[in-house]
Amino acid sequence: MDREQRMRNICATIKDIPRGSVASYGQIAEMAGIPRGARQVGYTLKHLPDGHGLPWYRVVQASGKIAFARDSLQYREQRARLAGEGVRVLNGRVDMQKYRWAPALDELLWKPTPAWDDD
DNA sequence: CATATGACGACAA
DNA sequence: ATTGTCGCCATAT
Repeated sequence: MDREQRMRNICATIKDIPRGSVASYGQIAEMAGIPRGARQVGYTLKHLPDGHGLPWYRVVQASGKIAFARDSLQYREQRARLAGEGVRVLNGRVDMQKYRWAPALDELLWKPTPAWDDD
């Protein structure tokens, strides 16, 4: 898998994070088919061209902590954007138990597929 | 080829 | 809860 492919997968995955939820760098990496690629996700996000339109602010550390320094502009913007869609950020972190993106669960709740009912 | 760098993560004190 | 260490891995120098 080359650089281009990785970047596309990462972006595609981030683009799918639903409003009101967040995902960790490692989670995105894994979902994008890049185990242990958390740092690659961070690298990709950092070097995205302006106007990419990706919901970058829905990506936080596995602990729920926002990756930017508390005094940075980026931190403030991320917090504001998350708050804007109902994601509570307390002391620089979101409650992962509550907001972590669980794709499989989303499907079950919003678009039940009989695929897993039996076999 | 050798080192340094990170929007990371898991774990031990 | 915090902090430090170490592992990880694509890029940059």
